[in-house]
Amino acid sequence: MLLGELEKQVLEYLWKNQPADAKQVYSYFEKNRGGSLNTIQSTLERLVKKDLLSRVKNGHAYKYFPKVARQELIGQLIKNVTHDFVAEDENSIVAAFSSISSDLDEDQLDKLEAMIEEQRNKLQTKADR
Amino acid sequence: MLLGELEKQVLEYLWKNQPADAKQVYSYFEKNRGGSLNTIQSTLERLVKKDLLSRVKNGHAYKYFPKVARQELIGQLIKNVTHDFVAEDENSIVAAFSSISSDLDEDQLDKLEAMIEEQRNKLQTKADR
DNA sequence: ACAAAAAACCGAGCGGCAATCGGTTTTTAA
DNA sequence: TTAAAAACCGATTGCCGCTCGGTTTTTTGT
Repeated sequence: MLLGELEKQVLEYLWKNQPADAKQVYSYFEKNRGGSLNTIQSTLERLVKKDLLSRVKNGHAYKYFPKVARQELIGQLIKNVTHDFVAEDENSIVAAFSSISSDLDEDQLDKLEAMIEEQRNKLQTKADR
Repeated sequence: MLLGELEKQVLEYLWKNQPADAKQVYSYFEKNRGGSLNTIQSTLERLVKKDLLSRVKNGHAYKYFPKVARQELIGQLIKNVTHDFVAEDENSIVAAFSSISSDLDEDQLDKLEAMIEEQRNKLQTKADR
């Protein structure tokens, strides 16, 4: 899945201002970058079609809200970009990480390690059942 | 940076058959998917322009070879996809991995942990200097 | 040295997709 | 019921990967 620039920004906005209708979103972007309300609306629709947003009628207008959390989406995008490549060598997610690890500081390494422990526990309890 | 389907496949080929000229690449793809030699050539040129391949004249034809390793590129793509999003919250690379971690088995977790240790050591020796 | 073959190079066209916006229909509310 | 607001439709633009025909340049064999 490919995300356009405006789509990303709209998602960013909705993660912080949840939910919002087209007009609210528009009034935010109007200042930063101009454009018309219609542009925002079709962007929102595209995001709904991509299953990244949901919407419900609230009074007259739709209220939009993200269907996926930020980390979830980023994770999904990463999977896309790697999956496109790998298929056979299933370890390349890990390998890919090695090329990123050099950007991380100790704090981030700590968090990552904690995350690994957590995941290990999950696997363990699953094996116990 | 965006990679087309053929571009990815050509890269994949070159990582395994390094270096190769247009005709070699073509003779491989001719069987799998048809197309013309020219298509392969312009794909190679696009990849050179994207700085993912280098080429040198070898006799009459160019020899192409990858300028980046596979993991390097994957890492770069991941950075792109996350950077587009984050900018402020620099920890979201880590957070993103948490959303991927659920796909990893123990073996992969081991490797990841080893990599973290390695990176920790690098940071340590750097701090000692 | 020259002609034939091979490869590179150029440019045009197609298709898909995000962005943009004008105009029309539908819905809502006074 | 009618005026305003929002949704919906459809057309256009621009970008980019892919495709390929045709031309120019380079190489090679006689």
